[in-house]
Amino acid sequence: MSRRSPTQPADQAEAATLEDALELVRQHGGRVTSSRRILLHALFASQGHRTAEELAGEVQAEAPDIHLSTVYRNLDELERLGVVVHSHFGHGPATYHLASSVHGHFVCEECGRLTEVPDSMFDGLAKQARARFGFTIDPHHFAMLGRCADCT
Amino acid sequence: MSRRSPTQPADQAEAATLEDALELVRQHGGRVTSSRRILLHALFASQGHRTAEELAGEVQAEAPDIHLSTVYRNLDELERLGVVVHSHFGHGPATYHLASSVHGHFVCEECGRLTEVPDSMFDGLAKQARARFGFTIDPHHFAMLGRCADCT
DNA sequence: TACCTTATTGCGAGCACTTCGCAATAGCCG
DNA sequence: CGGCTATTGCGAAGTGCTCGCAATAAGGTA
Repeated sequence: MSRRSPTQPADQAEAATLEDALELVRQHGGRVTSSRRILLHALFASQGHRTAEELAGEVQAEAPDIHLSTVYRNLDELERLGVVVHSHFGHGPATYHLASSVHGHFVCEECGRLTEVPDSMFDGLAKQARARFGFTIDPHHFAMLGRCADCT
Repeated sequence: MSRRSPTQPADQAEAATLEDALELVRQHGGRVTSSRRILLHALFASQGHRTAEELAGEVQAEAPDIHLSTVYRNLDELERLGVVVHSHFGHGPATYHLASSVHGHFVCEECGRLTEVPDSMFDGLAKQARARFGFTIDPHHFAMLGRCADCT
């Protein structure tokens, strides 16, 4: 169904550092290439949410030849390994960030403002979903839309 | 922000029938064209979730010349009028359905199974979101991903 | 009924985001 | 150092949706 993560997000080593992440890559038969190192550097450098294109920009500041498609492929790979995660805040490009800092997202439909919310906010829903449907929610992939305080 | 609904979803006349919907169109200076009539007919014929392409197929069974882009334009218009709503269940095309039957969606990341859930399931979350962030959630646009009972 | 204004349509081109195929390159193992 | 194969750059292709434009047709008016 989901086009990403054809395999399970691997054993959650929860890569806490760039070197941890590269170690994970190695453990899975992957190679440590400079594009991967630079991409991870960019990801670890800031906890922000960035699109593939933005990340490519940062990577290219370091090594101009690294192609956007390489960035996409590396992000896919890192997602399979459980190092990064992508989410959707609306129409438009997906945004990527480190899996170690997952959280929910509220996005205002009017002004676009993004609010990061603790996972605990979804505890009640998770409980009900499990009780009534046996469904285990993962509240990270899609943002919860609505209206922020200012726009209400 | 959202590329759809440049104007607000209009006065909620909550079109309950095809004729109500056409009346709404008329009231807003729109014209009742056969493509609109046929599209609405398809939408009212089944409460299912369908992509623009699927709807175009149904419409074209009736009137083969109606172009996909016309279907998109009509869906946009009907969405602006508050007659239909679209939501995203994962990567891939959006799905459309009548606004009168809005509800939340749980989608299994593994098998793709869709579970329709009552809005009340989100009441707790809505309350917390409002209390802690002043944020008013709208739990319809994006599905809540996770694992269904069978895949857990 | 004929006419006029303007919303709507068919059509193809275009766009945004992402994926793919392929030959060339480069990690990592022995 | 050599060889195996993962990875890369590159351009093309794919998907889902939007747009511009000239032609058409709704629905009001006379």
